[in-house]
Amino acid sequence: MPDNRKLPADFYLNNNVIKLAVSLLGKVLYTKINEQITAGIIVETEAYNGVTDKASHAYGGRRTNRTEIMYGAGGVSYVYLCYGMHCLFNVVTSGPGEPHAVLVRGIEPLEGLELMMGRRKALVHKPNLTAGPGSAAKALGIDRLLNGQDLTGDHIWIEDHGIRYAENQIVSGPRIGVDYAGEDALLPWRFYVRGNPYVSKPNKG
DNA sequence: TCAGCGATTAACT
DNA sequence: GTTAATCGCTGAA
Repeated sequence: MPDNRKLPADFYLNNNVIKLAVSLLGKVLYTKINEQITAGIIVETEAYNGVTDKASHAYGGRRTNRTEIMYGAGGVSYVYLCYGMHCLFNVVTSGPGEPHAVLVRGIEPLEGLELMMGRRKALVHKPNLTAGPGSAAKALGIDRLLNGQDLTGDHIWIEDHGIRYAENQIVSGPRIGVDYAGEDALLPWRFYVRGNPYVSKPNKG
């Protein structure tokens, strides 16, 4: 893998987290854990739009030890434990001060399939190996130790392999599992590749 | 200090 | 369709 496919730091500085969530579709997410590489094509994302988004951990400008990482410059990872058992991986975006983030909800395995199956304790390869945010993160070996990692570094990074989806292949819809966010839960800030089997839950179209 | 809960998943009925 | 698993974070006391 030539290093020049790795997305540069300024890719992540875009302040429009909605557009960035769309542009991450088709990009390839890599992890290198204990010298072992796994990678997958990002096929499902959700945008979390900073302080005005009731579904975001940073809503209302909330600044805690956990959310602090989102207030820095984009281009780092935000990993946190959800429901006491699942690590969810986000890409922090935008310039400093704007706590935007994109949740990666589904990947299509590209490298290290055996390794991913081992991490997921899967005997056969089924799409649910990497469909859904908890599953995708676990398959890639992402845990809270990767929180705050520089995405232009050597442990976790994203590459552009030239994969492009036609506009009509990209579907937007309401985000999953954010009912507590009131009307913000209805915003169409979930994006996924139409018909891709590694997309979680509702995949109509 | 501590009760309540969550950007979920898998295994049930 | 329903629910157990499971624990760090948050906000109130």
